[in-house]
Amino acid sequence: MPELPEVHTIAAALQQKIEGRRIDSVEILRDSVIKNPPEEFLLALQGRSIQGIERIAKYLLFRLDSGQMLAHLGMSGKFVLDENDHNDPYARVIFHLDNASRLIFAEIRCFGFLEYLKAGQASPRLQGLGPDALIQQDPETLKKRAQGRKTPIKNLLLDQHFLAGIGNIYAAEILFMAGIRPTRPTDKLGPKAWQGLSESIPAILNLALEHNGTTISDYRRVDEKKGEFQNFLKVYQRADQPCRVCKTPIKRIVQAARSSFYCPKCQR
DNA sequence: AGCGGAACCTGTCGGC
DNA sequence: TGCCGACAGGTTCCGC
Repeated sequence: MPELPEVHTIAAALQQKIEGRRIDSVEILRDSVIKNPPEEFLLALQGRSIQGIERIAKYLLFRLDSGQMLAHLGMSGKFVLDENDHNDPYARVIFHLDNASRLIFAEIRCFGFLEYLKAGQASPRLQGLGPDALIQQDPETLKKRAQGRKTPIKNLLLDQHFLAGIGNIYAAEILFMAGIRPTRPTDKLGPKAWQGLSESIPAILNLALEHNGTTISDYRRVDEKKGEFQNFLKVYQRADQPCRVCKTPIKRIVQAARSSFYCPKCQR
């Protein structure tokens, strides 16, 4: 579910709401979402105070007074701050905070996870990530980073080692904005295409961020509100519907086992 | 090395 | 109504 704009929206809300809070106790309702041995995780987290929260690619890093907690929301994960003590059937881990509120990590599909890292311990998951996709890169820089790659450009955009933060929704929207067909081999892109990508990547992500991300089905903000960028999607999940620019029906194809959507007329 | 596909897990929806 | 397959925002592993 959550790509860069969604994770960023969540990080901003968490910064505002729980920075400085102390974790009184932790309940693990599903062991498999914890990367550490459960007892070790409980022991490490209980009594810690949350000093800061940052987004790294699609990950959330909670800086604690001792060590840190890395979180990934997988496909359907969310963090909900619950002041009303309601029950989420997909709650997997519950953090009881010192102001009597509860931070709930809920994840339907359990692809997401939490991992405690000791001070100074680096997670291998964060190694080799490309530059954050929100930061604009020069066309030349992009081209250089893509050197030697022959994979379709859509697949390259999903490669977190190329740029970090783009997922399936925004890859489609970025390529529509840049007028590039998702099947174009990376090594066949010309200067105009790289220029287009240099602009459309941060443009789409920032636009989505302004609208608090995209809610297709599961994504929710910390206060459980939906994002709004789904109302502005041009191609994603719009197969057979008319292109908003030229009325040509949007096509759906499968690349690397994932859906791609594009306008066969606007994207070449 | 780079690439595509399967696997991980759970739910929903459409067709027969 | 019920079953089955396809599909869903991500990452990692495996084989070619």
